[in-house]
Amino acid sequence: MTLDKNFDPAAIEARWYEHWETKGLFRPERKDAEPYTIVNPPPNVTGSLHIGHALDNTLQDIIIRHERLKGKDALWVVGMDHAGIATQMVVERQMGELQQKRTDLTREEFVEKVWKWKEESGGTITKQLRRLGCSMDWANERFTMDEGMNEAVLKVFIDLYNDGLIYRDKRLVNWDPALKTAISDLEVETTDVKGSFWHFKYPLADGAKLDDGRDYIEIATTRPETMLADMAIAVHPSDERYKSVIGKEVLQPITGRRFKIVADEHADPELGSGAVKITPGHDFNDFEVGKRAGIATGDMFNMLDGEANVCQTSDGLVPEEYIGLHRFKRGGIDGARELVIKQLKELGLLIPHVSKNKDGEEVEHDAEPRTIATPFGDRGGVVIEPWLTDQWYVDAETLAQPAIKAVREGDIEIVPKTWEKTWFNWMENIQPWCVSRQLWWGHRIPAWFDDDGNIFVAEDEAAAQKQAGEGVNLSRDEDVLDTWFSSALWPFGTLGWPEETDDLKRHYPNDLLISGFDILFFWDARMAMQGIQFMKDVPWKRLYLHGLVRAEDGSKMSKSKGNVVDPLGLIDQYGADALRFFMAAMESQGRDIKMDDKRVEGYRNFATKLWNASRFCEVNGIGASKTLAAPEAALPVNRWIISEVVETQQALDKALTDLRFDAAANTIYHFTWDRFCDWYLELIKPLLQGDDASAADETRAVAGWVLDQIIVMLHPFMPFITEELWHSMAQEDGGRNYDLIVAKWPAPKAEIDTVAKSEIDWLIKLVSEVRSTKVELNIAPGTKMAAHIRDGDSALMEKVARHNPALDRVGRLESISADPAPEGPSAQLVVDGATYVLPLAGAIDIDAEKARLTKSLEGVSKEAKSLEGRLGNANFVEKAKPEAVEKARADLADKTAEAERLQAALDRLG
RNA sequence: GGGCGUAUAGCUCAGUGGUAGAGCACUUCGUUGACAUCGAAGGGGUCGGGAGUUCAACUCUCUCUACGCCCACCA
Repeated sequence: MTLDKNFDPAAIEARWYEHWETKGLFRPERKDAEPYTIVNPPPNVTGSLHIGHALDNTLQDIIIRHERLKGKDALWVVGMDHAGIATQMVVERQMGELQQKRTDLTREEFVEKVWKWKEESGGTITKQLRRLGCSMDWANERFTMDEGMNEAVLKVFIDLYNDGLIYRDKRLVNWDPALKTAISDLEVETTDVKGSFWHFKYPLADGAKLDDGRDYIEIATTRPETMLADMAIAVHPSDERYKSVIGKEVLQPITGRRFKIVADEHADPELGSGAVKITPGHDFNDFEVGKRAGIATGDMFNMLDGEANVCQTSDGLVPEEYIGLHRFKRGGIDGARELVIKQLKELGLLIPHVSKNKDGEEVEHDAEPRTIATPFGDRGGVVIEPWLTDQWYVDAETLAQPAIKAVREGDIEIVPKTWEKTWFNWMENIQPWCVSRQLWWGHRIPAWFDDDGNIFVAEDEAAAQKQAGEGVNLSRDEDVLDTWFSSALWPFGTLGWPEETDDLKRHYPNDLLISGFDILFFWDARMAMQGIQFMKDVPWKRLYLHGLVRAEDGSKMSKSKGNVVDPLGLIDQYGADALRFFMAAMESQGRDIKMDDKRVEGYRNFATKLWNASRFCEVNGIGASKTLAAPEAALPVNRWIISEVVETQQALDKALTDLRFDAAANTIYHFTWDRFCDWYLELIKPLLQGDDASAADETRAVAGWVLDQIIVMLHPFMPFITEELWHSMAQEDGGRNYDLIVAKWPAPKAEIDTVAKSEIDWLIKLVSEVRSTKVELNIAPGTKMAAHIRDGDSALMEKVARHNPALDRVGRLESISADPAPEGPSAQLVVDGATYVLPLAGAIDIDAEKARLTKSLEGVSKEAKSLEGRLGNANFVEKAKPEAVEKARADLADKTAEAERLQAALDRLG
């Protein structure tokens, strides 16, 4: 015996992973095989494995191992993302600890430092993915900033620019004042925050008055500080209160700037006073209103610098005391907001908010409390400032059209289908994508400017110079591209594009993309847009979106809440196979997964169960299968289990094709435990130890074959234990000549044997019935009994004879005969149209037996009655499907007969 | 404001137009050499409320309620 009593995952996992990787088995040479391709969402180089990665990568590994076992040329592309902002932040933080800052270095020095960090500390996650058992093509590991990807990014940028799909534009962007870079709409997270709504008076200029006689106009704002850059007041064109002052001017109380009251639909008469201050340089709506009011973008005032400190506007009207103040209170120091409020209050221009306190007294406050949806940067964590700058934009609207069409026409199948609407909804309302970032780590934008601001986009400086002409002074754009710009090229950039490589031809489009729905817009949508634009074909034929792994209580895992579950801890505790199986079993389409350690433990137990079943086989001379096809078998129990394998394999293949990971996992789980371990291995025990050598030989051959099929079918889910068993089960035969990871998926070449199936079903039913009877009559389970059959035909008696040893050993029925039972107490079982009378040696608890039979009878009668009722309904017989009527009739006949037998048994008890 | 999802056994979740399943938890019994990380036998659900379609609804339609998510917006 070579297998230990208990399965210890830690003892084998690292060994097998290294074996697979060093032998190159993650991507065996299969030039003539049909390709199958998926690309891994490149994890951040700064990242470490979290539970979401564990889910995402387990699902991908299941698919790729399944396809590899089916003989495909299965390629799972892997690599890392340079993660511009995240990585730069990590390195800057490290420098900060040494009292250094990025700007102490030149750009080149800093970038070099980041590369050095990457070499030394980056890529933790690649080792962790190995612990999970992921069979990626590490031999060709990529990086979004490696040479090939750089080339792809360069070409994409230049081509899009030349096609007018990338352009430079001055407009408001989401500016992160902490990181001092622009970010895209997707990187902004809007959160409700408790804030204030201030009401102020803006005096009307030139002695103008409202119809009601007031010489000021009331405005309300949540951002008082931006009034230093106000350029208009907007009122609704149909608002009677203000019609007479449209076109008149107001005097901004702090800057003294004069500007007009304009009519614009944006102003909501219901909100505040109905008049709104317009600050085109610091608010997205105001920007649009300003443009409509005829203010040129270049003339819009900008009163904040890159860190959101107040700076002078181009008209020089911001008072000196404001310059350098932060936009709002920070670190206990008042900002521009607080100063504005203070000054206006002193000027008597603040309109207090009046509310009643709990005693019903009126109380004045500076402002009205209000919940404000506030934009935050997803990395920097500070409030985003809309800021007027020059940035590079991708014309996403144009690129989105073919991506919409691809899904609409089925070139891309989204699974689950409900996500299609989200895809369309986003794509159809897509905004220009801001792709420039004011960082140093990333793909530097290949654009050069001359002294007049003319732009030259080219592959290098020499080419740009050529465009600009000899002697023209050029300077390169300082900005880098959004990280997602490069990862959008992953499905073809990693395959050699822009070169026309064999890999590219063979593996594009990819067959499937698996990703969390949280990166649907960030990554998936952009891959679709870029893929179709540059490859003239979709990046993948199917897109599978899975949910989030949540904490046990259903909340989102987050470091701040401290409820993060570490997948590596679970691997240490239960083994990678158990964690993987958990992920698969819990992954039903369209639902998040709640973490449940008990369930992971359950799958560890499943692994142990399989391990022990293999030990049983080993000690009984059952070894590796000699054939791929099912062995020839004459015994019903063997023919039955072969049929069960065929059905299991069909169900498993279907589930995997349908991307129903839960169904796939459950299929193999229940076959292994319920069918193979609980019944088959029990039923064959007497055969293995019996006198009939040929029966024993046949059974050993079949059992070995079935165990092999289980090991192969389970391998995508539990790669480590199965590889271990694959080899250890063959030791007696001198070992396997190939590894399980590249073995062949089951091909039983066997029909489903309905005769054997019904025979074993009967056997299982009879044994189960005997067992439950004993429990209910308080008979010790081990007690051997004799059975006398009533109403049994010769076919039944032959069946009984065939299964005598199993009935004896598993059912504890030492004899079964057609002879009438002797007088005296007995238990009676009704199974499949025959009654089995079991004489009892001692006194029988007649009442218990009556109760048992009565309960059975009631159940059967109830079903029969319901069927009768249905069949008695003329509408049912006429309108229902004939099969349904037929089935109801057959069921009724069965139930009626069973009820009669049970009644007869009861009658015999007196 | 728009969109999506979820409500089934104590818990976490599958599921099908024809009288409901799994894992865990629970109860009782059990060490006959694969396995106590186990085996056997059980208990437990009017499938969120209401209406409709149908011979038949947990399953389809509508509606209500509760919870969750996404997008947009609220000066």
